[in-house]
Amino acid sequence: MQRGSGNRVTILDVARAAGVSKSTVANVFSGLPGGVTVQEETRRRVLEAAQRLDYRKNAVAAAFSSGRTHTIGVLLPQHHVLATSRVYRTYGQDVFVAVFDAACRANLRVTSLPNLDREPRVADLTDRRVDGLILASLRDPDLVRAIYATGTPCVEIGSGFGPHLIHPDNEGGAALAVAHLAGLGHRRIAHFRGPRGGFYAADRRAEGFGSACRTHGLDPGRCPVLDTPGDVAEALGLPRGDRPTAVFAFNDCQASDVLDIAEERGLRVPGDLSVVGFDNSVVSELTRPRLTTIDNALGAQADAAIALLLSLRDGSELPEPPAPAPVCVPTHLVPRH
Amino acid sequence: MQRGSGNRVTILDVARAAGVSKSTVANVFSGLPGGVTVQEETRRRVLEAAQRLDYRKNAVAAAFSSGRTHTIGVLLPQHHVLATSRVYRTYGQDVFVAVFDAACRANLRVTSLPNLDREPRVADLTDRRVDGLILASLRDPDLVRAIYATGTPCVEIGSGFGPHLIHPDNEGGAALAVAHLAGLGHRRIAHFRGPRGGFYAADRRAEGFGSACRTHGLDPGRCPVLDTPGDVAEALGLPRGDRPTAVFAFNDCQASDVLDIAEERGLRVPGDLSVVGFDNSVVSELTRPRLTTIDNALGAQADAAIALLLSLRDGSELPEPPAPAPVCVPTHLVPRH
DNA sequence: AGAGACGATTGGAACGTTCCAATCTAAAGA
DNA sequence: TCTTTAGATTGGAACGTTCCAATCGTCTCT
Repeated sequence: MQRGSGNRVTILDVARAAGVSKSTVANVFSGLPGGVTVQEETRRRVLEAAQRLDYRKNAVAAAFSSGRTHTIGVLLPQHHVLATSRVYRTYGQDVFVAVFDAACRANLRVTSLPNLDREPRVADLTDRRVDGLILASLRDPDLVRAIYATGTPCVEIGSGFGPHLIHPDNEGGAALAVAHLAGLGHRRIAHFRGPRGGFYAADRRAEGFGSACRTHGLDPGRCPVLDTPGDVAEALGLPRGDRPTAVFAFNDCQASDVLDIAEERGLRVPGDLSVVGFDNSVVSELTRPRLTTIDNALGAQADAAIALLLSLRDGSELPEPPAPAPVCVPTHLVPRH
Repeated sequence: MQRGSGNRVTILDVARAAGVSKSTVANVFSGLPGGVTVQEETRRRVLEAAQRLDYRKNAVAAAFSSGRTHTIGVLLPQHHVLATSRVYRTYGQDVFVAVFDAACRANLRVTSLPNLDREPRVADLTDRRVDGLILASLRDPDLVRAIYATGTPCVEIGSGFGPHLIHPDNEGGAALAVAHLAGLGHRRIAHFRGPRGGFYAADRRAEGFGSACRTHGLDPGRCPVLDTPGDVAEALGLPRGDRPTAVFAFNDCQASDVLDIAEERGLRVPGDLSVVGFDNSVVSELTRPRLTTIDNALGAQADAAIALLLSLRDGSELPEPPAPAPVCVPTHLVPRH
């Protein structure tokens, strides 16, 4: 009884059984580097022997030797993982699921990394020798810079600060929302914007909101941008004539908050107030009434992120630097506008 | 320019810099197997050199050599990952998050595994040489048996078929729900049960429901067990006198379905109908009205699962065979019963 | 002072791949 | 027939740890 791996079948056992060298077996099982080929007959013999012995490649040994783990790390920000409200966690979970799916399709594993509750953990990321990192809307620019500095390929998804950012078409989505609401006849549309302080997605959506209002000839004075739930409560408390009749929220969670506030104020949705969210998250399927929302094409974002990551890993940085956004798909849900 | 890992600082570089052998450095950085100790002065020198050179242990190499990856795999069942309704996915995500947190606390990494859409993938699990597996409510007994057969330590969480199962106190939870409803004066309580076919949690909760009804002296004929949404719709369509006035659902998702059906039937909740869910998932926080639900203590389950897994890995199977359940915490949410 | 014990340190052999350079074979061209 | 060439196969050196057995001091006890 020896070391960790138990007494498993190795490449050498297969080689002996098939009457070839271990290198040949390796050639059969690994993607043939360069122009190396294996004769059909030999390959068959090796495969047969491997099957008979129930050989399974030791992925850890392979990773050690090649330096490729075929594993990527996903880093969710504190405020998504540990948000006081579990509702706010859903975005992080959606990102994780989307990345997970995309990674599976690209034949990669995903490993979760320790929550970055303290600085020194940054180094832990690279210890695992992952092939790359996906950062989901981290908010701390210094942290992001530190991670880029480790040299591990990394891609930000949603929002970010570095050169490799995948994001949905925020302006376009905001424009769709405004167009939808304007199409319903609304002239007083408020935007409950996301956090300030250089938060990419929040800024882009607010920008998109502003220019869409202009496009639709709405009076800017009647289309306020609201920063906090308090602002929203105040706006919805105004007399009928001054009150916004529609709110475009930064995301579905904030939209859900708007619904709560509307309920408190005795406003009926969609009767007295229309609400549009962003993300098309599970939250939008659970609120009553269900939310009209802008799909953030998270699946497409994840695919793009994985593709970019792989190209970074393989040294062939994609031509397009801050890869442009996947399209933004509008969805129409239950509210009977 | 050589192989994968780039030209990083190794244990050998540190040894040279500190003027000791690599074994000493290894002793400093690895948990000192057996009684091996390192002198304080030597340790200091090594640590200092490591810091100066910015040495980081290569986790892959360590895993390769020791056979310990310090990583566990989490396997979510198809029906949770790919459920048509995203609402039904939330349970799987909650399990994942809970396990993730528990693993972090135990200083373990979590890796996601390929979805088991086809049989051969079972072998993939062991290729990664994970220290153990956590299976979340898999439904296919043959699959579970096959996984146990690989020899990799594994623990089922929620529901399962094998010897290592962590589960909430299903009977107790059902009893709490019935007690709560009976306490509100309900005499006709229906149970919208989970899937049949040996599904552990569903059977236990239905059992607990039955015996709790008996305990509270309820007429079994008036406390039907409903299998499908169709059954629920039918029961809620009965005339006032025959209709159940309360439903205890298998989980929050099914409870949410009950809310939908009640709305269709024009029943007001909680006015005409009381609904209690199970899990205390995010779903129960998003429905209107918010759901009274039974907390499944997922965090405690995950902790127990990790603990059991580690003890299995280290060969010291816990005394208690099918580890008993963590307590079941009832929560009272928004509906104003 | 010598024996024994024990703690600290060390060298070297694993671990199972990947990757490279070298060799071997057979077919094609002269 | 003798080269040349390209493809197929091979041996061996990495990769950076862990783990074990052996060695080296130092201290204690007789």
